[in-house]
Amino acid sequence: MSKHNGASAEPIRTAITNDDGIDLSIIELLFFAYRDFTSDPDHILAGYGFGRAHHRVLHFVNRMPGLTVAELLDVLQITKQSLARVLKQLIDTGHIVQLQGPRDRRQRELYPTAKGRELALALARPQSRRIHAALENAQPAERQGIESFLKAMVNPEWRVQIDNLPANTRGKSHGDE
Amino acid sequence: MSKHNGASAEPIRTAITNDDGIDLSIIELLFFAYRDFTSDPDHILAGYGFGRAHHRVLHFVNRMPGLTVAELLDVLQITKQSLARVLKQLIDTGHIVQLQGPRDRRQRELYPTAKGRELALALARPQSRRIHAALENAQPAERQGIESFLKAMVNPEWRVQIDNLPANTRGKSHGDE
DNA sequence: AATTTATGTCAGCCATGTTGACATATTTTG
DNA sequence: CAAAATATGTCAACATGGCTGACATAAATT
Repeated sequence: MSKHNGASAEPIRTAITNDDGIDLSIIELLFFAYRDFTSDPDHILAGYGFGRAHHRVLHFVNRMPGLTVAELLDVLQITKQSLARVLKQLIDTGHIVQLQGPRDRRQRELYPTAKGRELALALARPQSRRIHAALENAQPAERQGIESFLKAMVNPEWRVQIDNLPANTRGKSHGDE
Repeated sequence: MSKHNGASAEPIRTAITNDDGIDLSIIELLFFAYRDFTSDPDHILAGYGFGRAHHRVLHFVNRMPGLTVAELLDVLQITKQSLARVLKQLIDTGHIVQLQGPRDRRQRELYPTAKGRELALALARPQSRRIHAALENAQPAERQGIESFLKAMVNPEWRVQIDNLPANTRGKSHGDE
């Protein structure tokens, strides 16, 4: 009560540290690493008038060509109204095309164009370079440990999303045909 | 030209894969891992009417008690107008207090209150638990490999931000006194 | 024929970032 | 001491990208 303001909540002058039983090192490393990891594509996107939302859509359409709008909503976990805005822009700018679903003509299958493919690769390239540099003097086992850790950080019920991506299923198309 | 629309950009039906020379595995693992990593505190914050912006402010004030507004802006890399809104809320709700700087009375040193400390720990705890679970059967060397990788993902010029945090400097206050 | 489903769209709200301009108190400088 | 620079606060306007709710359309299913 030697303090001077009416509310007079006492300031705590000591820092939270690892001694509090919290793994602060990795919490903060993830924060800073992810921030810089996303800064690469963010810069490129700004030049197109696009944002991170466009990046995510473009990425998954390139990774799962022919996926439907509903499937994309599942992966991104956003509402269709949110998707609509960025998807419309990507279609208007010729990065993505919609084809009527062959089985169910209500569905719209989403495919990248050559332009969309190029942009997706241009966005992924600096991220890949950063990863490559960060793994420069890493043993194969170390890389394996990092992948295992990151996958274990994902909620178990969503790990299928990762397993279903074509890089991990050796060229299998995402669809059921 | 068997397609039907005027723009008629050809759909690409193959997926981008690791064969394109891109490290898609880790790119996507980072995306999914970070999404779920942040979902824990996001849920708690929603109950307070707070967002991720509040989390970041609260976290660094708890990690560097007594830092000034300008220092916080440096760490967060946002504008003071952006900070003003969330900081005001955190002060109004009694999570953070401002003290006039002792050396320079223009400065406002930011400190957590007991309430703010508790919330910061409550937000960090599930993240720490998730990390702990993900490292369950990891060797110490594996953990070291993960930390090295994450740090190497950060832009070199900003790695000092990590080194200056008290967990990594063994209790040293961030200030110069 | 009626219902359900997949998609699109309109309108409005909220959170969090931005820029620019200006006010105030305080410190530093000439 | 007066002037300039600095630290902070605040006002206004704007952009992005989420959200909800409501409703329209076409196609598939019942």
